[in-house]
Amino acid sequence: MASQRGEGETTTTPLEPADRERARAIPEAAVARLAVYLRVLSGMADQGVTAVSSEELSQAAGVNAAKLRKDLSYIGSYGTRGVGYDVEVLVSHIERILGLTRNHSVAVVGIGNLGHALANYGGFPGRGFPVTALFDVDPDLIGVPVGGIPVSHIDDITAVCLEREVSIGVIATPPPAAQSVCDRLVSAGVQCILNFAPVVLQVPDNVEVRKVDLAVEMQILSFHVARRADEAVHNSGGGVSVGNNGLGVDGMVIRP
Amino acid sequence: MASQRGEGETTTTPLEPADRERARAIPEAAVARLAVYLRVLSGMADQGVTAVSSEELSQAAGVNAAKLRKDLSYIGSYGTRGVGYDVEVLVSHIERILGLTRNHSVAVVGIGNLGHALANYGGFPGRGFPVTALFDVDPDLIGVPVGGIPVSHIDDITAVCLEREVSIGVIATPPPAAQSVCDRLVSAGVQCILNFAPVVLQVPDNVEVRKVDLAVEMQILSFHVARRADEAVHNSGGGVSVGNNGLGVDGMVIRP
DNA sequence: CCGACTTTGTGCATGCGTTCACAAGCGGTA
DNA sequence: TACCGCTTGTGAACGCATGCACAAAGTCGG
Repeated sequence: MASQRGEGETTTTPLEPADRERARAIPEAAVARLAVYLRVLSGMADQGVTAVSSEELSQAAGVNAAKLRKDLSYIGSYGTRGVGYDVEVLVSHIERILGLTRNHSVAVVGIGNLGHALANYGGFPGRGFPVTALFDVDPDLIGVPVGGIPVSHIDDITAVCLEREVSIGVIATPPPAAQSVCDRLVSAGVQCILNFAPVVLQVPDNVEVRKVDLAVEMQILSFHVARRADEAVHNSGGGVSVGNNGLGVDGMVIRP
Repeated sequence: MASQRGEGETTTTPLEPADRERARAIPEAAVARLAVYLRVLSGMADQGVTAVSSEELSQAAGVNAAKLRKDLSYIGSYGTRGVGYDVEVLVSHIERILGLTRNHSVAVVGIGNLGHALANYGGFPGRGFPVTALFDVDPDLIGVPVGGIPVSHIDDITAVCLEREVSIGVIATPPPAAQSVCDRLVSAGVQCILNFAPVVLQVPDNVEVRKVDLAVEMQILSFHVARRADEAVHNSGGGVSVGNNGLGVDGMVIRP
């Protein structure tokens, strides 16, 4: 499939055979955590930390130390027993496994409030996810630059996506438009979709979809509120202490 | 703990003892899916559908029919064998289990691009999650109404949250401010936090945190791109067909 | 009233992910 | 070189979630 898009492999570092078998076997849940480890490690590297133990890293990432070691073992044995891990080495190996050695061009569809936020979000370009295309149907928006990129009309999606080698499509449209947009992205050869619309997308097997559903997140929180309130009422009716955990309350807040 | 906040239970429907034991036993994964079922069912109800079978509902929700029935069985037996489920009945029971019979007041901290998007997002108020407070540090923003609500200063967070009975705090600040904001929310008695900042928050045990991490989502997609590209290269180098799944490509796109 | 058909609810087996516990391996030290 | 302490890497046990397959329970037609 990559071969369809001209010189797709220019910047890709091919995986070694041993890595390929490993990559196939990495549990989905572990992949998500590896991304978290990567961020923590990058932060450490920026602060000049060169070595780290599984215990330290696991605490910073908010997970069990044993789980962290198992997760890292999925990508190989790059630690030194009795010492720990070299931060730089770990960073580069996780980046390689996650496919971050290649840039992944991102297209955002639906330039409303959320689309604006995504287009302006600084976190993507710096980490290998440059936003290269924006789409909408509103005539007033077409051609207007948002975050430095002019908005294209949704009807040009196939041509633009192919031209700019878009590999990830982000759907930030209202729910009724989501499936249609999804179909167009798939037609344009996009195989990875991040969906913010509260809709269950139907896609072919060869397309990977990830969903971010704010309402669902809220409702899960709501469930826990209800469960706790109920437990509290039935257990003793007493007031549960609410105080903080001793962490300092000092910081400033800066607008994104 | 609810008893601490005056007349907290005014609109709450207390759970029956049988439901309480059930609620305790519902797997986390099932809770997330129940929220999805609820949305699908609500959409059906709006279109006048009154009854639905597990097969239909599961397809619309994108899950296995058996799994759907098991999920529903966690909240009770409200179907009719040989017929299916009554949409209204199912909606009301899921809402009750998820704690949606009570309104959950939401506070958004960090009124940048994302904060604006959240404050204006129409999906919350309609479904029992009214945004009642906004916070930032930027003097130019304080007092300015966003989505109909004036922005308060972060220093007033405790008073405002208590006054408006905020039960869910949303963190949409830059990473460096997230932990500090989190601590303040916790001090203000907020026990549920939805975190958009790419930071691992440290909280006491009695606080529930859910994380939405765009960079992590992107990197998971990147992993799958890399894995597939690699498989394709090593399997045969051939081009995988990309065509759509026969779904119509007809819709319009409207800006949120 | 009865029998055939449909669909739910669930016991059970399977597979995946997490956790434990410990052997293997490395650096430091005498 | 031989020993000691520390940390990694992983085999194995455990627990949770998923999917299957079927009994239970209801409707509908005659």
